[in-house]
Amino acid sequence: MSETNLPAAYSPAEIEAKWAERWESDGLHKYDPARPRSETFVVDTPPPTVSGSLHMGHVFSYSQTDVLVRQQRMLGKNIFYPMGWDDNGLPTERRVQKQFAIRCEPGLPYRAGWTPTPAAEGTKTSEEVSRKNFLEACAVQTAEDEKKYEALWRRLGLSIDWTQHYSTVGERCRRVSQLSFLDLREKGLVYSVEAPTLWDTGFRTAVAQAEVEDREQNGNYHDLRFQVEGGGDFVISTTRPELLAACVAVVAHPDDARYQTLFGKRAITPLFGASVPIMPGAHADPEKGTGILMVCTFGDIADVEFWREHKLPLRQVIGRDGRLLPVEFGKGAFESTNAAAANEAYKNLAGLYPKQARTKSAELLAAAGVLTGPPKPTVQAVKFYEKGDQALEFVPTRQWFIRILDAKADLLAQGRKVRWHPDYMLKRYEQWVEGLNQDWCVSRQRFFGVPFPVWYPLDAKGEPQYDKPLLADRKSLPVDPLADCPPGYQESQRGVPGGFAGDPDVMDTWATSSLTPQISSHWGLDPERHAKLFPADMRPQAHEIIRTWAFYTITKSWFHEKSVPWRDVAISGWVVSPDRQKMSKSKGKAVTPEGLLETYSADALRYWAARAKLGQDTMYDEMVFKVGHRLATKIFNASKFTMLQLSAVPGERSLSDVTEPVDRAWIAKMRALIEESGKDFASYDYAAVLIAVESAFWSFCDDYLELVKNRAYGAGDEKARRSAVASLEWTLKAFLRLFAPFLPYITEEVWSWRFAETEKRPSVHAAPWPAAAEAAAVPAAQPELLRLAKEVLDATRAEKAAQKKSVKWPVKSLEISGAAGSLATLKTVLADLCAACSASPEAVTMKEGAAPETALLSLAVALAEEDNRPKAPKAAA
RNA sequence: GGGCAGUUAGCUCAGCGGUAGAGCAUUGUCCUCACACGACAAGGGUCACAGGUUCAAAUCCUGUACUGCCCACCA
Repeated sequence: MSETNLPAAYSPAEIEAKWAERWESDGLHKYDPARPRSETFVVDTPPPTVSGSLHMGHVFSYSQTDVLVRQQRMLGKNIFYPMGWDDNGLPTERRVQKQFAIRCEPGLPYRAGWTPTPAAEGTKTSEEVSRKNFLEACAVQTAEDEKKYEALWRRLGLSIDWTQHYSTVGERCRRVSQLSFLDLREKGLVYSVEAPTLWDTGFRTAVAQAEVEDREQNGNYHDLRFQVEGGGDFVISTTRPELLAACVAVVAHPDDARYQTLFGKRAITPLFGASVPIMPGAHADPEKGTGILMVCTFGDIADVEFWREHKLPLRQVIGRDGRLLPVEFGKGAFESTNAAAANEAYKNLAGLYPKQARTKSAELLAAAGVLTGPPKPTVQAVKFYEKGDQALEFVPTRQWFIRILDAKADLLAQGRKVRWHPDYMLKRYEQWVEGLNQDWCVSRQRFFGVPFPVWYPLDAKGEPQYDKPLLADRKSLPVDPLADCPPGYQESQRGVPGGFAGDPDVMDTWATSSLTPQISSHWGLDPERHAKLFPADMRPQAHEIIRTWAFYTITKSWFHEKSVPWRDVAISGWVVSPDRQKMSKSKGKAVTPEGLLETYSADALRYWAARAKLGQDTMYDEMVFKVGHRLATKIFNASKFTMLQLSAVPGERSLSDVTEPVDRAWIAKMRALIEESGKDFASYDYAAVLIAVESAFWSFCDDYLELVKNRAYGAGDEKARRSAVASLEWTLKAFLRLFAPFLPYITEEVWSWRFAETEKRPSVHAAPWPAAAEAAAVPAAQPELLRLAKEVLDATRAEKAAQKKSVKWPVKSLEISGAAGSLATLKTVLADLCAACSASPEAVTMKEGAAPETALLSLAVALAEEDNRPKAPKAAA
């Protein structure tokens, strides 16, 4: 495009559509596997959860990552920037259930030819389908969502290499996940055990410590009187009377004077008449309740630990569905001094959910006269699965665990080898690792996920022999143990005594997403590629998943490769709505990224995201989009103007043409800006770069352009004009490149007008990041020059504003006093200055004198009485 | 309860040892041959509070108070 034929107005929608397509067809974002590791920058991109739609929180953090990536690309790096979709988790499963009104029933046979159809609005019932059919429905739904996600990312201008994309439920991810499992198994780092586990009764699955959160709940203390065998009694204060039937001991602090005489004796539980030992236990807090408490199987983690340590009997009353199990006193572990009465009492509770059982128990206890007073309300913290709405219970089940507790010290050391941005985020990691109290439970009793590559031989009675698991061959991965046969068996032996059974569980989604660096690198498939891409350079992620994603990724890399997974981790903040709620969690999600892109442009949204530093939560504020849009418009207009000046002066120009002191001073300012920007980017502080570049750009438009305009028009001699034009050209090139990572569309558009050709770089994004050395040849100017000029400009502008005159109103006289040095410097720019403030050189008088404290000059401005300029011909509208 | 951040103009934030800053909002102007999707100007702050270090503190140290987040807290 020639400069005489530039677009009249800035039209972001057109520009963005045009360049998004061009970048794709030119392969601008493609990773080049031929280039060496040292020239490569590898991003371990977060795979967004596929559960419907992306929100402004995603736009925010992914834009920040893209800014860093684009700057690396301009530094000449071979960028590896893949995108993945996390589509194997519970959120996806739930979305599919709702979307098609189906439910997975693993017992059902596969129905060939069945296709999922979207459920009608308000459908209440759900159709039961086989596991395989359910997985097919998941595939259909995720494919559709992922198409939408990709379109949004392209529109936003994320410079992703789409040929590198993956999906966590895809074959390669299943393969890597299973390979990881087998590798850990070989290293002795994974085990299965039947033990009390954090269990979500709503989803009916085990969950890991990392997915648990505390929620405040209202409860009541119930004071129950226990009898002591051989006489005496004491009172226990409990919020969970429904667990009385599961009581296996009572415990007080070893130093608690009140209970010294009871230790070693036995108590009789009310209602159920179980004889339980009274034991000392350090976890009992004398200050809480009555200082003595029940150990139940299981009320909390302390119960589990005490029960395990003292090998107490198991009286499990909570079932996998959360209801109280039908147990019989007088049998097995449920001993009772009065089984008949116990069973009579318990039959009121069997089948109830904990909350109902709590109320019922309180009634029974009151009726039995065991309560010593009315219930006392309290607020307690209760553990919930973060995605669940039922309180977690401890239920003994068989689960797979990864041995992380033994590795705490190593994992702390690994975390410290990574550079965290901002650095204080390391603390969160450390605090999490230090507080770990359970191995990582990786099995989930769900359907849509990566299965374990494991089968169990069945003994003569058809019982699985869990201690002799049959593992898949590494070469056969991925396998589905419910569909595939273990090595050496026939399908006909499935489920029959002497045959085998597949492990029915699937892995925690983090077991897969903790391997994203290995997934991208094709670990186990392509060793050469893996060596080039692992470990990665940068991991961008949000802070609330430090304990999950960052932690598990560091863990897996340590276990598999004794390496950190990446060198830097960039932690983004959240987007908060004006009521200070996290946007992605708030109900009012009416603002969709698509709509905002339509209204404001991708560059405007990216501007908003890039104004926020890493780790810092940011207000959702449409005013900032407007500011971003305004900046892009200004770049469009100032560039158009500048290029018109360039085309008016024929021939090539270089910085050696920059001879005027004011131009040299400007170049020096740009040089400092470039230097600072490089440093800030190196420390991941892109926001500081944007702020500095933006501020310099406005001063370029408002002051420097005004100063050199006349000279660029040809008001002075040819050498002076060349100096102005050469400076403008170089400055514009520098600005476009400095802005390019932030505002990829407008900068690319403007670049294409001229510099794509003159610089032999078809894309600004493939142009080199500005180097301060470029300007090294330009001799240093008087450092105060620009400031002095601005003081004069501002004084005349202020006077004109005060007198309500136009900016071009002529100045009658301009008296300047200041230090001799300042005046000498000012003289070198006087011609430009006079032109910029409409004063004739004769109107200026200078004399040495004192300047005010806050300025370099003292100025007196008088305006002409009349504007006697010739009227400029009005351009047709 | 432990940890980490933050508290600067009406709002959103930058500055992090040397004369209080920006954008938005408010007010008043100006069609100026790139841009009215623009430009100029004005008003607006004892930089949460209290001590300390220093010639000098919004900036460093200590403490306090709020706010937010992360973690812990189930008798």
